[in-house]
Amino acid sequence: MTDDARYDITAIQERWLPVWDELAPFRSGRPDDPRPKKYVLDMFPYPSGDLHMGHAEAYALGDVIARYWVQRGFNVMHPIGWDAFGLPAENAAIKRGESPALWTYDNIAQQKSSMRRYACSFDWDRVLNTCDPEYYKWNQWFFLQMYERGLAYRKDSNVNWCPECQTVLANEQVVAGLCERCDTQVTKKKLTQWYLRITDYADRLLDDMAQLEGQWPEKVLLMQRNWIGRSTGAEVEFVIEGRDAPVTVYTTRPDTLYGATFFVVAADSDLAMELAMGTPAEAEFLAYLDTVKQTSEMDRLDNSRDKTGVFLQRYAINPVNGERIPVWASDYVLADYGTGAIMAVPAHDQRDLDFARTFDLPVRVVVEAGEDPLVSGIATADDGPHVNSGPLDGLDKAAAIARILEVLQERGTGRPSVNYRLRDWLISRQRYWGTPIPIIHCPACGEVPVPLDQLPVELPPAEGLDLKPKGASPLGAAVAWASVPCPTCGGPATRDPDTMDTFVDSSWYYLRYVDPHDATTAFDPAKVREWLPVDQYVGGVTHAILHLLYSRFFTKVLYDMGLVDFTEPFTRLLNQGMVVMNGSAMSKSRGNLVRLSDELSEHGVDAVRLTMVFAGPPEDDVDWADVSPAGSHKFLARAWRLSGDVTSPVGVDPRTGDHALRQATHRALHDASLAVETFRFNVAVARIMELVNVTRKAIDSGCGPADPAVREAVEAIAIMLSLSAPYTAEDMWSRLGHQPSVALAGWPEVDPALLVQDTVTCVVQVAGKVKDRLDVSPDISEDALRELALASDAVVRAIGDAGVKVVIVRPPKLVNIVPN
RNA sequence: GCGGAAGUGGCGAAACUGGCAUACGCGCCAGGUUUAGGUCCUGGUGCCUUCGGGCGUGCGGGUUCGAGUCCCGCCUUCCGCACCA
Repeated sequence: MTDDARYDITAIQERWLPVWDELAPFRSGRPDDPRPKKYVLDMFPYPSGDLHMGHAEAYALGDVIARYWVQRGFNVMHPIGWDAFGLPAENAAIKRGESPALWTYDNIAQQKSSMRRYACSFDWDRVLNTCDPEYYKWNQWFFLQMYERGLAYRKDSNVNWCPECQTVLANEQVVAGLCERCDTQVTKKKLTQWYLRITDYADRLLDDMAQLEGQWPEKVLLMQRNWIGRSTGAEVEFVIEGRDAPVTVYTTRPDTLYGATFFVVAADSDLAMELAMGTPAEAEFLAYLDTVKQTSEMDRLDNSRDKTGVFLQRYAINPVNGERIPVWASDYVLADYGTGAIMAVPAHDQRDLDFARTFDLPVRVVVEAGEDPLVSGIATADDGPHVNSGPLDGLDKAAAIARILEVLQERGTGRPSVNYRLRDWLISRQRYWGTPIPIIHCPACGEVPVPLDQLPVELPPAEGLDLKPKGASPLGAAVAWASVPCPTCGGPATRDPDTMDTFVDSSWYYLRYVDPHDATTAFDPAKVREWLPVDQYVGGVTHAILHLLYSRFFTKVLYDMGLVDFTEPFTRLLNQGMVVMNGSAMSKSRGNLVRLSDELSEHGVDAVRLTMVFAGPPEDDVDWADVSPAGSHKFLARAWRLSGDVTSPVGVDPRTGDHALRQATHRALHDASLAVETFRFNVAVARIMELVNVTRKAIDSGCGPADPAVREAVEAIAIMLSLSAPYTAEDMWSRLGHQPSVALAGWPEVDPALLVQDTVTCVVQVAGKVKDRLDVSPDISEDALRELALASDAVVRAIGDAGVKVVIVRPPKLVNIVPN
């Protein structure tokens, strides 16, 4: 073998990288670019070290999409940046004693150079880092805009606290009672914290999902719907004996009001404390509250554990029948859902029934639906005629709900109501490496926003600060930084010491890419109109709720501010799976870590990329143990070798070439286009492989290497391969006599005439079993096909002397003969 | 417990509106060319078979001329939520 005929991927990589740097084929900022625009976005990475296998998969997939649309003639904006604030930087910094900034920027530099080598089609003129003051200045600006609109506020509440990270967490960041980041058991802490009023947008976050239907994975929409958790019901007011104001409860079953036999308030609520104080139950309650507070989130979430509670020695009055029912405090009622108090209807709510059985409280059936709950121990939630319910007797659920709401509203003791599971977004964090909250606390004036012309409030240098987590933000200890005159009265005041949740940074970064270095504004609305919303977003399903919900919320706020003219930021979403090894997530401790850099040097960039793309559907996990980068390399070498066999000149007219090969080429182009557009990238690769096989045969034992159809086929292969194997494709393109870059060659136009098959294989079945195959013209008539099929020897033999009952004819592909 | 998705060769996986099940690849087997080779090329590869054929898409039913695909009931796996009144 001559040197020229050897596929040396390392040399090929060396050859083309500098050429691409020079050419910058994916620059999207030219103002006079006439191509239609498209915005393809990959979720930006957290710079925790070098790129890993997961990045390699995600960016390989995103790149196929971005490069495809470039080939189809679009001006594609495909930017990248870094989600650069966050705890790992800080923890690493504490461990090594260097500054979080240094650690972060080092990692960014490393990832950036890896991405260049990995041949990601990013527009390198648009890079942003969220930890740059020129970026986080606008986090602060947005925060103040929201503050002005009442969407950012501070409140005292029982919040999620991660003892390991030593900071509070948003609800979304607690997974099954554990910290999303470090898997530590989360505890509760009473703290004053900053919130964004995402609950104001709950309905729009739900309703606008109609725009995303069919464009986003159904799974993500479902998860968001469940997370928001809208429920409709009623508020009902109960008078409490010895208390002036009535207490409101929320219920989804106001029709069961006559079945309320007791009343429960959340043990950790202010109301419980108030109701217990001064009663004979006070001591017992305080002791109970103590044990409740010590129960971890984990144990609390175990709903099989026994119900606990304390009778507060007080009574509530049922507003519809005047009945006196006992008031209990328990931890099975949540303080921060609804009103923190419920009417208990044990016959028709399992939790209430469990409680009633534990404490021997009465159970009254008010809906006839199967067995008596008191006997069976199973509450009946089904529909049925109401009983023991005064005016509701005989009505079904829907009618009873309507009727009782009328009654309650007439008396002014109740009304329809909607509740959400979604809570406001807690955004303050007691850590250093984040965006400082731009508020100044003044003993005289209270909360004072930092004046806009003083933004950004920059982080003080980490040097000299003790970053070790100790429950309060390290920024508070930066006295020189924190002590400022009050912007309003000039008196001594202090900066808010907390920093923002990093999900604030990622809630709007996709807007910043239109001009990441704009010093005058977060983003230019005119440029945003040109590029946004994002046409195609690509990222992991881990962000199904967190990042995607927050971004949707931000977009709606910006819409209300008149800064954007769309209400959903991401038109289409693709969730890629994970890369695992032998069935489980890769990790050093499991000993199944595969290093991306090892794979790249062993198999080459293209083989790794192709393996990711070919492994299966993009949303499925790739098990590295099941796939074959060596096989991909072998295939690429086969494809590459074709480019050395072509002997016809550049620009030769393919129309005089071999017809069958041309048909194969155009069929492959057609199928691959369709597959890419529907995210079936693995199928697209399979079609290219088929064409490579067919072309090989044509050269060796068919029309021969000089046939113009061979050049057409190999050029098509190079262009199709450029989506997932850019180095190999570029080298093929060059060997075919073209100038770089193949990335801009343009997707060959498919000739529909070449998609029409000359003959079709018609399957002839007898009683549904295939007995014969006929080569027929694709436009054969039904009658002719029937005759042909019935004349078939195999068919005659199969039917024997049974005789024919029915003949189903579906020209041109199928005949089914049903014998008697 | 509630909600959702998925079960196809030894393996990763294909199959548009119901119409040739297993494309493409990995692995394996055989042969060939080189031979230092893990290179390259060709062919084979669902199961059973008395070589006629029979059986095959988790299991059991159903609809249909025809079901991987549609309907009903199970089983298994994965994911999400988890005392949300």
